[in-house]
Amino acid sequence: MCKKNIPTNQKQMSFIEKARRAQIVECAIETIAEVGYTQASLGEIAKRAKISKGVISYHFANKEELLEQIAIEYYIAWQSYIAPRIEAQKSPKEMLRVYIESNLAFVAENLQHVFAVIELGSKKITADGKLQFAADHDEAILLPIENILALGVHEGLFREFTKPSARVMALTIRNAIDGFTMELMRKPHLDVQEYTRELVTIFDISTKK
Amino acid sequence: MCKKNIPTNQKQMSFIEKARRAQIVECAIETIAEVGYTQASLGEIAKRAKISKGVISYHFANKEELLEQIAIEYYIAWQSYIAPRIEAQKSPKEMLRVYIESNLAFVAENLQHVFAVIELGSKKITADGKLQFAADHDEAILLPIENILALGVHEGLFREFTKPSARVMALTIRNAIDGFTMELMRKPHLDVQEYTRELVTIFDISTKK
Amino acid sequence: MCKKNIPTNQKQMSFIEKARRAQIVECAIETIAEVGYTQASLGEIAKRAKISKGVISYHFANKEELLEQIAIEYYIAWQSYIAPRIEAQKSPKEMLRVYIESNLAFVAENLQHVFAVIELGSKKITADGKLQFAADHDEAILLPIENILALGVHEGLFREFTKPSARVMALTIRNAIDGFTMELMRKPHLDVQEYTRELVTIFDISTKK
Amino acid sequence: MCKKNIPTNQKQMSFIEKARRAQIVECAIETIAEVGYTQASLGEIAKRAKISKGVISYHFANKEELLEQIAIEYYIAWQSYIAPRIEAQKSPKEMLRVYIESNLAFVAENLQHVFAVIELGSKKITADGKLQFAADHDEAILLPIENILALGVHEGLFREFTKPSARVMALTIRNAIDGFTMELMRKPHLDVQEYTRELVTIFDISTKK
DNA sequence: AATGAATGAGGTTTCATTCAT
DNA sequence: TATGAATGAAACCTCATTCAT
Repeated sequence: MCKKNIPTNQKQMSFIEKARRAQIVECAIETIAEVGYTQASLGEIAKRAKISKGVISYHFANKEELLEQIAIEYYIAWQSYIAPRIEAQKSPKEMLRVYIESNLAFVAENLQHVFAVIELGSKKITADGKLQFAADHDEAILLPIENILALGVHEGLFREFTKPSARVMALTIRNAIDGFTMELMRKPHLDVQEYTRELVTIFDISTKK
Repeated sequence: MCKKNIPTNQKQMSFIEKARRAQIVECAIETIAEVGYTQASLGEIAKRAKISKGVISYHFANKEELLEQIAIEYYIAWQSYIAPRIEAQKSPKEMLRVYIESNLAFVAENLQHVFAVIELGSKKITADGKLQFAADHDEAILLPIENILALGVHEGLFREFTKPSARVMALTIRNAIDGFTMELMRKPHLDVQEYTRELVTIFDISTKK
Repeated sequence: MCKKNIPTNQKQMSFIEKARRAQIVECAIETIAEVGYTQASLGEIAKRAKISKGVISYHFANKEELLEQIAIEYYIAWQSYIAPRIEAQKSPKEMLRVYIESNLAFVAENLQHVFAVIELGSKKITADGKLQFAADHDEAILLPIENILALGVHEGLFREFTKPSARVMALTIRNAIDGFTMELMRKPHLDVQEYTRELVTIFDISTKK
Repeated sequence: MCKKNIPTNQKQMSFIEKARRAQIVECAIETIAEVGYTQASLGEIAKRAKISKGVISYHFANKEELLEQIAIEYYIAWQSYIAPRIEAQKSPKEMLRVYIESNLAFVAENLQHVFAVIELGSKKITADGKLQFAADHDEAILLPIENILALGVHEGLFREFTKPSARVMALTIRNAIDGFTMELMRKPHLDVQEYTRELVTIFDISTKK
């Protein structure tokens, strides 16, 4: 039905090929999470995957493609996780709560992956226009929040938000989630439930009429 | 109490030595801000400083020391900027407002420096835990907010905050500020005044009794 | 006399085997001609042949054997083309004319192949003298010219040529032909007829009594 | 007087810098001459120069720049050698003789260098327009011969040459010289004097009225 | 007979660091 | 103090070759 949504460089990939790529991406994520972006060389990734360096080059055109794949898979997984949960809600207030809850749950369940994407994210600025992905991505990630806010305002359930102030709110929520990721990396024993409850409270209060 | 926070190689440093180091740190900041952490090699920094690469190695034991110096100077500048402004306030509500306002003002005035520190922060994972500094740093930066919150609760002006929920609030505020930094890097024409006003509003509401 | 010039791995080769090898050699020639010797990797050749890299390794012991095959096929094709045309001539003067004419015609008709062989020729230096072939080859190619010159002198139709000076003449003619190949590669619209006429004139005059 | 003729990337180069570059270029030439273009890796060149690989990268932006330098130095040396010798001649006939003689002498005295340039030459075709140098170079090298021919025709000392036929003659002479280089590489004991005499004779006869 | 997958050596290049001057 | 020169490790990538299927 909604095929061909994906960029196109999908060509035809054998099952085994896809599995191998997935495995390598997996290892790349682990490696970035464990040793940091800077130290995550192809050699290091290969070592952890117990394969030769050449295998990575065999399956990915270059390092950039591998890293992009991390971001792409993240985005797909994220969207499949978040979207249905939000759509299941009726009121904007519930949507916002679920947005926060499901994002934090997603982070907790995919900590390394999310962390890796954040690590990559800041690199986008550097590149010479090549990694526009980052920016588009950010917009795509903010949009759902802005939509919820707009809906809430429209239904008279949220306090008034001008367009720019809705964006500030959206960014603040997004930053809270990404910041939570970093905190969870630093302190794996963090009480996620509690953290979630608190964030929900904060943004519930701060959007209330 | 707070001795030995600073590396120790403070020993005796001539005026000229200090000036040289400051100049190099300055250039390192600019370089990171402009080309990103990954591309900020000593060679690149030296080129921008119009000095030879060797000079950097002469004044800093190694690259790490230079990067740490960026964080140290940042922290000192930040504290000198923020602390007096907060101390000038009477009520926790005002303190919180001023904390947010002065932080955003500080970011806007020292955008490159703040950005550089954030860049460093996220790359700081090393196998041998060498860059513990960054983490300590984070604690030191959260403390003032937690103190304000505690005070506000104690005076009955803020809603109830348990210790962990105060921390979540503190992190959320901190993340909002750091996130603002990134947004300002991406969009230099951002209306800082407005953004500040919005953040103050958000956190004013969400701490209110 | 001229046995064992060919490597020996001729053994028994099935028809299909020979066809496959021919196809690969063909593609190797095209590849060298189009992307140059340096870029003509087995991968590139395989891609153009629309076969897998492994097939090449299956049919040829190694890359060197494939490249040698290019030279061998060239030599055979060249000889079959040139020899009968010369033998059909009566006088040395005519022979020389036909030698030049047919060589240039051969080049024009097999430009890529001739070019590939020249490319190989110049790269042929190896520490272990493995590609002696090329040198032998050159001798074999010079011989017909030297024979024509000797005949012409013997019949009193050409000016006197000592053995060494006949060799210089032969080399000069040969170099003119190979140089023509390069020029034709650079400028495909070259007027071959005219070029041929000029070369014939030059060497007709310069051998005349 | 005639400064600034050189491309511009000359900037300011210290004496020692120039010496080092010259030494490296020297070694690169030797290496190409001895092991062939294909095997002449930076590692191999460095090994022969008894320096670390990094030194080459320190003095040359990349391999291409090193190789170009070989061609540039060749061209300068060649021109300084040939031009005055030709200009000292009065008649076109003498000029042509001297052109051939001095070119062969130059080749014999700089055999490795000339050979290296020829090796490089054929590679130019490959690159994607980058190494236009080769083509320009060739034109620059043919021009003097064409000028001599034109002069000889104009003075009525040479037989008639149309523009295209003069070019064929020029190419033939040039090819004879380059071919001589290859032959001399293969057979270092070649009698250069004799070879020179023969070539002079050939082209003297073939240009005569 | 053919292929896709994997390997590992080797190539170019970058870079933090050292050192003689 | 400062510099340019040099180093060598390590990064990314290419490629001829091998092998199980």
